[in-house]
Parts: sequence; structure tokens; C-alpha cells
Amino acid sequence: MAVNLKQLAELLSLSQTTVSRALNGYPEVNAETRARVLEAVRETGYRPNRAAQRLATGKAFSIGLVMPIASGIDSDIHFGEFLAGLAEEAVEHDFHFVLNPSAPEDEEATFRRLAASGNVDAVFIAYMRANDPRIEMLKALSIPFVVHGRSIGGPRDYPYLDVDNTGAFYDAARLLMQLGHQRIALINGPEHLTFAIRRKKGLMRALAEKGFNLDEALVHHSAMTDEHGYRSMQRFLKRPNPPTAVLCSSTVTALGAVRAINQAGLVIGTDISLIAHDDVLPMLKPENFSVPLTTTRSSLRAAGARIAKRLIGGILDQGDYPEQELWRAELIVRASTGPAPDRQRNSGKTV
Amino acid sequence: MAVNLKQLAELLSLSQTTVSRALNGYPEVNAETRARVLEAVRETGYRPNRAAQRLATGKAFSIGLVMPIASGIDSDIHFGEFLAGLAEEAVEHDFHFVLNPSAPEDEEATFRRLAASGNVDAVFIAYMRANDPRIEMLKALSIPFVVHGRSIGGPRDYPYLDVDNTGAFYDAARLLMQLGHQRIALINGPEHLTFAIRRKKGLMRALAEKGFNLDEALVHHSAMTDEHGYRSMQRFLKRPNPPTAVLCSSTVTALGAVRAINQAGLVIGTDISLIAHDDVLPMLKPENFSVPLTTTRSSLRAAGARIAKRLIGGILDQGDYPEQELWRAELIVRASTGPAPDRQRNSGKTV
DNA sequence: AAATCCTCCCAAAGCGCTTTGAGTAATCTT
DNA sequence: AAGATTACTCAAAGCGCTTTGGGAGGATTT
Repeated sequence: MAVNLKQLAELLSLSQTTVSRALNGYPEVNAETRARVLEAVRETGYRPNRAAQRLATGKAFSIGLVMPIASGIDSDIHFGEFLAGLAEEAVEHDFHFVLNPSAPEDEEATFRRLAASGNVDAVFIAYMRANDPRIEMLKALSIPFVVHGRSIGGPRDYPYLDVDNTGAFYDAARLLMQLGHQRIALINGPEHLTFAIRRKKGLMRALAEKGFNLDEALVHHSAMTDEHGYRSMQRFLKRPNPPTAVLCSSTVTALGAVRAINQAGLVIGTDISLIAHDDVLPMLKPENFSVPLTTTRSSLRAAGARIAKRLIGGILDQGDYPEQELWRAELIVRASTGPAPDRQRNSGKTV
Repeated sequence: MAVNLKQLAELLSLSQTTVSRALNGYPEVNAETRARVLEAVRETGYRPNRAAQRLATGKAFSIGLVMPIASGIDSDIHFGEFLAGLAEEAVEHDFHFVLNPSAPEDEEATFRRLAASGNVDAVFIAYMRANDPRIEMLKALSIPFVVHGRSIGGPRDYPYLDVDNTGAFYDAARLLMQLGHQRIALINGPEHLTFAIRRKKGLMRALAEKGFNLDEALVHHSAMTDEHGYRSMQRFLKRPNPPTAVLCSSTVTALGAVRAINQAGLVIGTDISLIAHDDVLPMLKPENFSVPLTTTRSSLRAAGARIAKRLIGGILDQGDYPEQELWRAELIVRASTGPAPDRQRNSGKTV
């Protein structure tokens, strides 16, 4: 059924060498010949045998994934979505994964083993922490890698793809402040993860610009679940001087927050404004909330696909990708943001 | 650095053939010689080159995973936990994964491509539905597979690993009924998935044995999130004749249910009993609930590891595993179950 | 003592690709 | 017109393993 290179060469009355070169884009082959080869490939459905390629090139055509299994980092919905993006792109290029569940304390050994095994050409890491030791580790092992996120502190010259979390939450906060909000709460992700640190920073920056300080009591850090969103919001609302607006690190936490707000009898977009970061989770669209959510949007799945693309491009020496990418999140205004209640009354008077 | 077979053979003054046979457990090699080989392997740290093995044997040493990305099936915490088990075992045997995200409508094409690619020796599937078409599909493609769960209807002779969900919830319900409960609610998983169907059946069976009927109003189906657990429980409690006990399909939904119960001012284990199915999620231990939960326990991670073991064993023609396994869940009684309120009053009188 | 059978080991072929090192014909220099 | 380039193409060597088809030597049979 399946043809191999030898048969294909025979069919074309060419040598294997030439066919191989034609396929792999080497320059020393006639354009016309290359076209003939490509045509034959199409007709026969020829697919190079990966095992043979592996053996001949020494490349593994697979990428390593070290899955943190710490109790803090749940392999949650966000991770699954990201993984889907990675896998989508990988499957396209016929790349495999080596999944390595690893407790944080075994991480170094896991990386070492992975690098030594020759089973992967590159690895991917995420869930960056401040001064994350993994970057140095991977550099020392001199195995190509791309990280999703960025460390804070430590080396600066390493390949990453990150969302401009500071910018996203700065933009969001600024919008809220333009609407007159001053007491802005933050339902953030786990405290030690850099994306959460940066989001908080974005909020602080926006506040500082207008001469305000962040009230630490209005910042909660936790895993990004509905439940935590609910509890955090509830606690905010119980305060003597509750916030008039809230930023959520995920539409998942927003779900809980919205519930708490509704339960308190408040109207979103009027009594309280809410902006969530939208990872573009297929089952949780901000436009489907009872009050459509204003969001900072950046697709996790797209990030996964992009990282896979870079990883694979690097392994295949093809395509030229920037080493460091910072994606800007889009601020999309929907109905969950409105003028701050005080100001609303004011403007009512002046009109 | 890394030795290969040739060097190892030279070192031992043996032929590659003999060394290879010694390593792969062929009988025609002297026990003493084999011991020498094994010793040399230990000393040199020899690891066979997987690419070469692939090429020589035609095996891929990797297993395919078709990840459903339907909006109903979130790649949730349960899936991550299962995957960790799979991966743990796979990494042990140096097996790779081919992750295939696929929408349900593309499933067949995905399987077909996967089977034709020769990139995997076997595939794994889960989230069984009633009359699940995938079993026939995989049989037709004659690619080895193991399913997590069981279909209902359709062929019966296929390899699976399942938890006795009917039995688990039967046992749980029976315990409740022995405690005097008669109105038992069920917070179940998605309605179309077979594990949910079976759990409901287990409850019905226990009720029927004592001449009771299941009140359909006391059964809710949904994705197993905290939020859904909360809402379901809340709705149950609002009913004119609320249940005295509830079964939860996951400790995740139990989390929400417990919250709703507390909020209603009821005491778990006294006013209302609760039994949850415990998948042994590391971050959600039933014994850590404010009132430790009575559970039916069966580790998802262990199931993942077991399936990987069977898949790999089958590929390597080693080890003899049963084709069909039905794991019995343990019923572990903790503090969340107690006598039904009515009966409690009665016994109060009689004592 | 010859014939047969094990037991243990080996040389060599082959898996399907990439890559090295040449080689041929056509084109360009001088 | 001879030598130097250029543009294509090829044969063959490997990559590191498994597996086929023997084959030597000792033990067992007849």
C-alpha cells in the first residue's frame, strides 16, 4: 500500500538521493524535476517513514512536556486548552509528545533524563514563577526550549511567548478609571505565578498614574476556579467600602464573581463593573454571560499552536521566528463595564 | 558518551545478535552470558536507540490519544488526572504520545489517519457514550485499543477498563437506605456518558430493592464542576420535600453541594447525608472536607497507569493482561453519612 | 562409531531514510 | 580549444537496531 522512497525513485527513474533532496528543499535539484517529484508524491500519497528519518537524522521529531503535578497547579481547563493548541499544530507536522508528569522536586531530574534520552528535540515549559530555576536548567542542558510566559528576575535572553499581562490589566484598569472607578478589586491567579504578578502590576500602574494606591485587601490570589471567583467576590462585597469594579484573571473566576454579584442583588455594568481576562475557552464565551463581559482577550489555544510552531520550526531549521514574543491582549468592551455609581449620580445632576 | 549495541557487543566480545537476544529475552542464550550482558548494560548505561528499534521492528512505540474537544467535554481536572497516570507509565517504558485534538464530527477521520500513519501502535479512548460508534470504528481499522469505560449497547467484546459504577452507587445507596434514607438525590455527570448512566442505574437498583422508585426530579446531569454541584444542591433543597441524602458523581461537585448545604444552614451527616465518588484527585481529598466525606473510591490516575500498562504490554507482547477489567470502587465511610433525620427522631424517642 | 539433536553463538541482511563524495554533461572563461 | 565552472544527478555508506539462516561443538541416541 504505502510506497517508500525507493519505490518512488524507481517510479520516477530517479535516484533516491535526488528524490530526497527534492523533497527536503535542497537547491541542487532542477525545478522541473522537483515538480515531477512533488506530483508523484501527490499521486502515490508517499509519506516518509518517520522512524527512518529519525535514525538517519538523529532528530527525534518530538517535543517534551513536563507536566507539573503539584497540588497547587491543577491540570485545569486552561492547561487543557493550551495543550489542544500545541497538539493541533504538532499533529500537523507529525510530531510526537513525551509527557512527563513531574512533581516540582523531581523537575530537574526529569529534565536531565529527558535531555539525555535523546527522545525529544526540544521541550516546553509553562507556569512560570518568579526567578524560575527551570530556565537556567534548560540552558545548562543546552536543549532547545520555549516557555509560555516569562520569568521575573533571572536571565532575560531565552525564548518565550507571553501575553502582555501588565499591559492588558493596565488597559483594563484605565478603562475603568476613565469610567470613574477608583476602588478596583482584583481576583487574580496563584500568587507565585508571574502572569498573576504582572496583572497586579498593570492594575497598580494604572492606579498610580492617577495618584491612587492599590488596596491590598482588594486583591485575592487563588487557583482560577469558579468557586474561588465566587468566594473572593463575596468577600469583597461584604467589606465596608466595597469596590465599584473588579478585574478577573479568567472567565472561569468571572463566572463565580458574577454569581456572587447577582446574589448580592447588584447589577453588573451598573452597580459594579467587571472585566475579565478571556483565554477564549470554547465553553465559556464572555458574550454569552447574562451580561456580556468586557474582556482582555488572548487565545490560549492560539498561544499553544504558536509555541508548537516555533518549537517545530526550530527543530526543522525552517521558518524564522522571533525568539521572544509578547502578545498584546485586545480590550473588548461589552456590557459589563459602565460608569462608576458615584459619578453616575453626579452626571445625573449635571445633565 | 552513550554506547550503542555494537560497542557493547565489542566490549563483551560477543556478537550484536547475542547481545540483542540477551536483552530481549530470547531463550537461546546462556543464562551466564545474559547475566554478563545485563551487567555490562548497567555499567555502561546502555539504552537502545528507539529510532533504530522502530525502524527495525516496524513498531512505533507510541500510543495515540484522541482528545475530544467538544464544548460539552471540557478537558477538566478529571482528564488531567487520568492523563498523568497514563503518562507516568508511558514515560517509564519510553513510550510517546500522539495527541490528536478532534471535534466529534472529525473523529472518524482522525482515527483513520492515525491508523494509516503508522505513528502509533495502539490508541486509547474514553468518555464512552451509549452505543458509542468508536468501538466499531477501531475494530474496523484493526488497530489495538483500550477504552476507559464501557459502552452501553453495541459490541461487547472489546478491551476496556472500567469502574463498576453501577455497583459503586448501588453500594452507596444501600448504605444510605440502611441508615433510613429514602429520598436520595443524585448529582450526576453528563447524561450521555455511560458512567453517569450506570451510576444512576446503581441508585435505582438499590431503591427498587426496597420497593422505592427514583424520583427523576432528584437527578441532575451536568459537567462535573463545583458550580454545577452547588446549583443542583440548591435546587434540591428548595423543593417542597427535599432529599435527606445525596450522591455526587465527583468530589468536585460535592464541593459545591457541601457549600449549598452549609448555606442552607444544614449540617452534613446529621440533617443531610452525602456520598461522593472519589477519583482520588490530589487537591481534593474527601478527608479534608470540613465534614470528611463518605466516598466510593477509585483512583483515576491508577486507571490511567493501568491502561497504559495494558496498551504497552500488548504492543511489546509481554505480560498477560485481561481484556476486560471492572474495578470495584471501595466504599469508605466517613462523617458525611448518618441516620436519616426522621429515623433519628424515632431512635431518640426509643432510647 | 556414526547419526541425530540440542545449546549457544555469529555473520550478514535489511528496515527507509539522509548525506557524502563523485561524476557527467552543459556552460562559461581565457 | 583547453581548462574551469556550474547544474544536476547518482551510487553507496551509514544511522543502530532486529532477525534470518546457519554452524560449531557437545550431549544423546541408535
